[in-house]
Amino acid sequence: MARAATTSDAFNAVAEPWRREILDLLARGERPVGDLVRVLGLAQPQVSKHLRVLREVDLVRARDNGRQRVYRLNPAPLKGIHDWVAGYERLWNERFDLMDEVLDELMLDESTEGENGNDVDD
Amino acid sequence: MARAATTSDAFNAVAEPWRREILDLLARGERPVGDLVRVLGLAQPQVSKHLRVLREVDLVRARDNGRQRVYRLNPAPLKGIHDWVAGYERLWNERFDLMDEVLDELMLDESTEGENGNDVDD
DNA sequence: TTGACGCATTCCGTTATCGGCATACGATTG
DNA sequence: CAATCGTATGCCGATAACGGAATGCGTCAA
Repeated sequence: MARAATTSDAFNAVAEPWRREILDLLARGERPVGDLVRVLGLAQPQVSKHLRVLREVDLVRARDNGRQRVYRLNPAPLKGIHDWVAGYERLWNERFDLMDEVLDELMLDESTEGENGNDVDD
Repeated sequence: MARAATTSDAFNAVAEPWRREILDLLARGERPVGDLVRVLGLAQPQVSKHLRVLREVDLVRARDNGRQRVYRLNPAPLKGIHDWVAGYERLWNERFDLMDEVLDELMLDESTEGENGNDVDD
């Protein structure tokens, strides 16, 4: 309904592959920026920018340690994403996707056999 | 490491609130485009465009029924998202986030008590 | 205090994204 | 056949996102 403030949303923050990778790294323990730069092989400003986005949605938090800033993961906002997808878990677990495949093939068969229209009603 | 083909990725497709809403609707059953237009209150072209993105990542599939195109959900690509977030589930369940909060406050307290710099060592 | 270090921020150019509008196109109806 | 319905696509303008390079700023060492 409402426009989404693009960047202030965990879904959006996580849509960036580098940001997911940063989260994956921080999941194994807190790290200063320089560490991330080295591991990821990105330029330092880009890493800082990604961290900024992650900070804005509260997916990471920072602590100053001398002249370095140590980031750590805050998994809480991921719960929202998890809850959303979890609602679909049932669907693929119960092989409804397989049923879809079968339906697809059935319809192909039928249309070559007898041109049978299917009506849908909701 | 590699650049992400922005739109050909389930994470990205799902980052759009309208697209999530479309998926939520289709989770309750297949629907023709016109239905979605009415329910969502969006202009028809926008709905078609969002459906196109969802189709490109195989989150929805279409079936022609006369002059209308009936869309249905294909939950399979969501599994990738689910698997990724599920890896973090342990983290918020075990109240590690709560521990973070406590740590934050401890550091605040210390710095107001005696202007004590906190040293951290890794 | 000066200089180096660690990180954040800014500016720039490019590309992607999104909504709005018009239009094209196949299927149906008359 | 022409007119209409249901959808998809193309074009436009505005805005956001991203990488790169330069720079700002606080902290530490000499």
